[in-house]
Amino acid sequence: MDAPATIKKGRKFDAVLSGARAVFLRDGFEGASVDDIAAEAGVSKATLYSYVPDKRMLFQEVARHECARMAEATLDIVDFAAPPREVMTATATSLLRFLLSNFSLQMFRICAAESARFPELGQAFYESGPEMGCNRMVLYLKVAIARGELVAEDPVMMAEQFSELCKTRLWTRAIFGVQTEFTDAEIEHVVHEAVGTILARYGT
Amino acid sequence: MDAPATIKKGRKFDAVLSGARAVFLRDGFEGASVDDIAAEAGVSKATLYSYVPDKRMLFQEVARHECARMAEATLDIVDFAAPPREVMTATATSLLRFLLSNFSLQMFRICAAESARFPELGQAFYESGPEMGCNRMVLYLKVAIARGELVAEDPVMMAEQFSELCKTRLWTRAIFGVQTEFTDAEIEHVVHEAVGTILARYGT
DNA sequence: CACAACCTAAACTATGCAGTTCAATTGCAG
DNA sequence: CTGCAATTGAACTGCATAGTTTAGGTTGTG
Repeated sequence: MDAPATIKKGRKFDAVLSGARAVFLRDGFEGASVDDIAAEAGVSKATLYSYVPDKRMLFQEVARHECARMAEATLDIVDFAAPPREVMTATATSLLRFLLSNFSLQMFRICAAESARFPELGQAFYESGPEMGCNRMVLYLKVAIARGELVAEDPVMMAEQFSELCKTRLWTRAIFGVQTEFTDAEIEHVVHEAVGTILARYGT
Repeated sequence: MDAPATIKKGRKFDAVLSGARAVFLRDGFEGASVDDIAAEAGVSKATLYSYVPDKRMLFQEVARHECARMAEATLDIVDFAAPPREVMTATATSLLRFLLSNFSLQMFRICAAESARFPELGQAFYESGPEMGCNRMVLYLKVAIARGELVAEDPVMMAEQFSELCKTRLWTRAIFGVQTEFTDAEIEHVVHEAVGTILARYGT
């Protein structure tokens, strides 16, 4: 019976989680202090440590929780009856908006930085983030291919290229803090170009 | 006359720089201790601090130095006389190999993570990394467009989309530590698909 | 009310790290 | 050889943090 790195819940568990979310998002992983998190959550440090064995597990729990929320929220965007250009434009807009959000950027920074010495974290984030999003997209692509609206031998590659195209210019600038505000016009433009390129290759 | 955050050189400056490079690459920015760096460089901490005002500036100096080296090395890949498919395949292969290197990944992690609270760093890295690479690519693209081998109203957008396409699948997996070894076949495949997609849109 | 589980505040341990100081030493230039 | 500047090592300051402990307070439930 080794310590299984258990998460034990309790009355104020949710407060801890949302406090942790706020502080990690503001200060990053190394920058966040457990005292700050406890204060932000309105909870004593002892309580916090009765739920969670250490800081890392706390962050992992926050990440898991938020990814699940996100997955649920993004579930219903795709209209399987609609034609590719329309669906992909809508998806790209929604995806890009998410990718440019403070939450997503900071999450990416933390998970990328920590994944070098905390592999499970990167793994978990990849699977419940990029990979899951890709899988959902592939579902639609296969339908559209069957309908003859797209031609793609490898729909997974197509979906991955598409996600990547959405990150062009704006995301790259955002992740390095070169640009922090984005107009609707900028977003629309990048989306339009991404859809244009992907359909040039895979459209009919 | 405020302290201009000066870098003052000295006999062992290069040793410090290369020691810092090694330790930052191994441990990240927060994870690296200045004592370790001094030890790795075979130099006393006092000497180190006589060159560099603080840890951040030291890292920035390492980044600057390495980006310059990189820029020089990547200078001569493009053959301006060759046709697009050939040039872009060669460029993509070289770029992707670089992007998947330990150095590049770790550098990206650090710069992305620190850019939230150290904006100049993200800025500097973006300019001497992605932006510079993009500019170099655009030079070729314009030539090829003039020759009628490509059609692109916005060559900058094309270059940016192309870099992004190169990151498909492998880079995303690498940055999160999901995959750490990459075969030539995997790289060739991603490159081939990236070139295929970009030329479907912009080729003639 | 009584009781058990839960929570709190604050002090405490232990550690680690950035950056400084200074007397002693080294190495190079003239 | 002399003298000056660069370098050294090691101790030291000061701060910040992760995680623990303790003695006591709160809350909901039967």
